[in-house]
Amino acid sequence: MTIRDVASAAGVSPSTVSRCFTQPEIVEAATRERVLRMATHLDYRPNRAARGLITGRTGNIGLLLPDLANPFFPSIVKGIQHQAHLSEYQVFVVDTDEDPAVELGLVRSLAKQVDGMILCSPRMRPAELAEAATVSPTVLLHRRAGGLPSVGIGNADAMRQAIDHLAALGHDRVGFVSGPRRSWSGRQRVAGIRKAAAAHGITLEEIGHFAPTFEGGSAAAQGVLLSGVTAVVAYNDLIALGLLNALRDRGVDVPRDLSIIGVDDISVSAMVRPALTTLSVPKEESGREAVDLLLQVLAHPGARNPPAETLPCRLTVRQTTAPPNQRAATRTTA
Amino acid sequence: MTIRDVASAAGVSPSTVSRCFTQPEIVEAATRERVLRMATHLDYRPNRAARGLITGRTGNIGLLLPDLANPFFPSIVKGIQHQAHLSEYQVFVVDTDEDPAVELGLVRSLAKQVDGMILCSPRMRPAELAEAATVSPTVLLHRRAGGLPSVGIGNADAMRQAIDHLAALGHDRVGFVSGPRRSWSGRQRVAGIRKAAAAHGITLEEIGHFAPTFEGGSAAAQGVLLSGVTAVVAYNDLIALGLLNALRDRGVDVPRDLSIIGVDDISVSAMVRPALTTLSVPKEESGREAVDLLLQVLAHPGARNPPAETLPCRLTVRQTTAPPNQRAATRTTA
DNA sequence: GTGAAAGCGCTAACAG
DNA sequence: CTGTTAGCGCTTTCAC
Repeated sequence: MTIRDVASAAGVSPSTVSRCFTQPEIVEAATRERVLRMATHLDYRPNRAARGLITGRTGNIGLLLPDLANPFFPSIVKGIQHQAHLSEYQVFVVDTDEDPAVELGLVRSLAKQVDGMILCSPRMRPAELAEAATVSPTVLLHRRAGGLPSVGIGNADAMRQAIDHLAALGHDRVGFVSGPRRSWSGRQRVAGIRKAAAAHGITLEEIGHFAPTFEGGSAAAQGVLLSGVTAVVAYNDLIALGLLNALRDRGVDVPRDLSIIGVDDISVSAMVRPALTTLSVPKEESGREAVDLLLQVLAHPGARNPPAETLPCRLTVRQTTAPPNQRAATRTTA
Repeated sequence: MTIRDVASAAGVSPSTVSRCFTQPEIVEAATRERVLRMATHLDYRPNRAARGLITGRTGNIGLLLPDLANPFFPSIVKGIQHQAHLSEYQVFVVDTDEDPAVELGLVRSLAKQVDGMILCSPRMRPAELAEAATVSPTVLLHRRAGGLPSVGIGNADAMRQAIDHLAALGHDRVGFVSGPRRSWSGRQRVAGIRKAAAAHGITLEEIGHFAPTFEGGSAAAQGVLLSGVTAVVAYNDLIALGLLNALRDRGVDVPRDLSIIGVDDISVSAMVRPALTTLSVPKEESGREAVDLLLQVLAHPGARNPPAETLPCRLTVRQTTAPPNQRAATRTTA
């Protein structure tokens, strides 16, 4: 079923059929209607590859993300897909398995097949990011770098909210459990929490680097216990959850003996008991925004000052935060 | 950067360059090496759309699934992607949001852009499935229907394992909490558990139909309590988890007062306490198998007896199953 | 407002 | 083994 079949069936030239789909307004109403009716009747659908060959646009966008197994990312995928479909875009999803080394290669191999890419929490170095942007129009999601268009979240403000909450509860020794070294968000969060802690006169302990997974969180338990803090903020919910579990297995009561705050507000966080106090980051929304931004970039290539949006996070207080337990030390040794 | 650029740079014809990529063995070693070196040097990459226009193959496969927010599906996506990338295939992921009405439309709109599709847990009716298979080579994942190639899991056997386990523990009144009415797996599981229960002389209570989500599980709590069973098997882990939580909020102790078994073994199930006893279904593996099967179908179109694989499930006993509590009724009323 | 012709980048006969 | 030719399905000048 090609455009020529429709053309001859409708008694017009292929060009006219083409115009009916790409610039309907310039073709006479009667003709257009006849053609479109015929097209529907024959169940004709333009071949996007053929169209792309001449227009240079594929109608696809690429999405690179570190790990679909972290429930944070599927939410983003849903937002991105929803918004992309509204504009008739299809999305290629690529999971990099948290391996920075393969990111650029995947971008390159995808470049020809997409009109643009959304790089979600990329672990690449800035220079690689710049190169990626060279290969295909790029929007950064949850990262900012080198003037590339981006949509991010208010990491520093999120940390401030966390510290404000803990300070109000009376904590004065707080830990931060770091995620991957290469994570840009992680660096933002550390910087933000340092500043917020200082503002409150709170002592901040930075605890290791851990994989941004449940297992990573379990591995952090030891360090958290040794640090002597009464509360911790974790790089993300998965780490917070792993920590929560490992602590419980060692007989530590959360939140009585230790308060925990995560980041992301993945669905699991509300499913466990005690339910995790966390910083809710807009997931589907940031995905949608990223698509809008990308389409905008595609529509106005080479525009100056590509926008860098920042979406706010919001503290969701659940059950893992409480005032510090003054007698905790006594109890543990007793 | 087209094939002609490479051709003239290497002093050969475009066809030769083409052959170097598609059938390297038929071109003389020296020539081939020179061409490939030139191609690398110029960073030439074949345009897949152009190639597809003539070969009729896109190098893409489509993946339709009901809900990325259920952690079960991201695991499958990972398996599928991994395997697809090994054969240089890219994958379009489409989330249908558990809406059977849109499935066929999405298949149609994707058909032209892919070489084949994997329909994962589709909710369509058999006739629609048959139509989908008409539009594009199709492999069913976690469903079987009308002789289409498929990879599924041993649902009935899984239910048998669950019932064996509960029977061994001493339960004789067991509930099954159903998922979506349209779910084929759900029907398989009901049939399987009926048979298994009968074989053990166990009374089976079938409890409602619920959304295959955490909320769906919460909604099931009331019915489970009223049914008077001492153990339930849920359609999936998400329902089991929602149920677990809702019960705890009502003061029901799991597993003392009620045993719960889920299906899927999503990662969350091991993160909660009590950790969920569940039937582990091979997720990444079934994804990989589906890709293999699809590629096989693409390689031998029209082959007879398309294979219908069945992968086994395995009971993972964790903390939500225990012998029935004889004094439960007394306690509740006391 | 519509048609004819050219060509996007590539592969597949067919010669040589 | 390699080059020449034709054309995949579509959009887009350029005439009419």
